[in-house]
Amino acid sequence: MRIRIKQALNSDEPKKNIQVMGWVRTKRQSKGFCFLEINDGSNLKNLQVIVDEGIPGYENVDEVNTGASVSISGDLVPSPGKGQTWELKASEILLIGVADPETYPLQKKRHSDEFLRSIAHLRPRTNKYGALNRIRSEMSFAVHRYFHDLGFNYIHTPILTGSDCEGAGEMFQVTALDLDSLAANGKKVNFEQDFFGKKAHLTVSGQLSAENMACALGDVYTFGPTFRAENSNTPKHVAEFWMIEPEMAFADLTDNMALAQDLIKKMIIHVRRECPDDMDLFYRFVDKELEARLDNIIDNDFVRLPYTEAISILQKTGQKFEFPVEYGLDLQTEHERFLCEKHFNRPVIIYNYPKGIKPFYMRVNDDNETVAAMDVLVPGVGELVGGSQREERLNVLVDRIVETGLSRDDYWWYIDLRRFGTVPHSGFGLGFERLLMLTTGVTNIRDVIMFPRTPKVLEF
RNA sequence: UCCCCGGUAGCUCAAUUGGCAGAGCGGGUGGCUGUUAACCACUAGGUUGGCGGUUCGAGUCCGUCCCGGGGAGCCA
Repeated sequence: MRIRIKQALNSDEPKKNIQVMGWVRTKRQSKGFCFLEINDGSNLKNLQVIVDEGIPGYENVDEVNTGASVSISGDLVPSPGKGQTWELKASEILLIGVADPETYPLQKKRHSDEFLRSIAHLRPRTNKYGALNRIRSEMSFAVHRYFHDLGFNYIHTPILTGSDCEGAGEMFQVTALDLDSLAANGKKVNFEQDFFGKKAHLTVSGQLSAENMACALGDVYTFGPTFRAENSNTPKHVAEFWMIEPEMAFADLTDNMALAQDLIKKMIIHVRRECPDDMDLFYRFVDKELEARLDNIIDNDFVRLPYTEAISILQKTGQKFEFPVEYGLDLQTEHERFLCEKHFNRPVIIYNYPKGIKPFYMRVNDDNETVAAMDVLVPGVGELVGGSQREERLNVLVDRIVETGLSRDDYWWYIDLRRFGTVPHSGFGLGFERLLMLTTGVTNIRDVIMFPRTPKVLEF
């Protein structure tokens, strides 16, 4: 009977006649027998297999090299050696697929992240990237369970959008037109002849749709791919990423901040509980301070800091900054890092920003100067969450749309929400890859997503 | 997109002032009856990122392009 290696290693007792299938991580050969370490992806640890000369399949053992796939039958027995409780005493070994050692790129040694990125199709076979992807899977599951338990409805918002001005950055344009032949003819593009009869783009956020659903189902969330065509070349940006976007009816900015804090804490707690071995790898080999940092995040409330107070702190400190600190200007990375990593040394939620530096849909506060916006900043990663209470007053919203130079006609359905039974509501976007960076201590976003999409890179 | 740093064997890196291109790991071959980053011996492996220039001579200097890393902007 085939069992997963995780199950074999966690066994309470010897097992007769089991079968495992997986990939060879290392081979240590002696005369007359050899040791194999097999990994099937079910957990971080390998199963040590002892293969004696003479068993069926031993004649192929010279070809059973690092990277090869095998099926092995035998008995799970206590291991006399150090380093593992159980080992598999093989009675038969079947070579499924060879991996030529002269060309197989993964060696039984440590590789640099840069090199592994160039073989992204094989890197999940390493300890670190295997662990990372199991953590990613477990955290995705945790997102759904968290919101489900809170009574949120999981909704699916469109990926193709007709609105080219959602205000969250450059968008990828999508077309079914034959651009090559249009260019060859020197013709001007007529988007009325395109698939949708108008310009189409990939979504930069499900927020506007989610607001509509929240104002019917109460509490909703999306968790899906999001696209930004920004020419960003940084360790924190990719062109395609996954975003968690909750949206709550009858909720204000305070509720919003509370949800963001609770979500982040619960995700980290969940993964630490469910993936202890995988997390241990990151504590030991990726970031020695990770465990303490996660403790600190879980054990403390996030700082709630109005924008004006943030400015005041930054102006009073003796710290020199490259960029000016002044009311009305957006905070620079150096300012955010100072507040989060030095001054408070824990996550900081900055809220009530001047309305001039925030988008039209954020609710204008009573001072008529600021909007009910919030950003969650976390150590090492920076901005993890951006959100706001939404403007629910019809006239204020329309004024803001016009004021910021947008067309009210494009948003007629969004505006309608404020005409018919409008309610205070709030939500935010949380970058899933950035949450993974925070949780694992990995410092480059390209290493927490399987095949990262970045400017000039569309490999794999 | 801008600024800084880098690109040498499959991988990680050396190479003095411009003067014979090297090591460790990995690979191959042989040895070894309990290994676990296995061990011991031997061995192969190079268009020094591409193109052009300076020079008697370029891994090294100059120009340019490509790629990677770090920082900045934009943001999740």
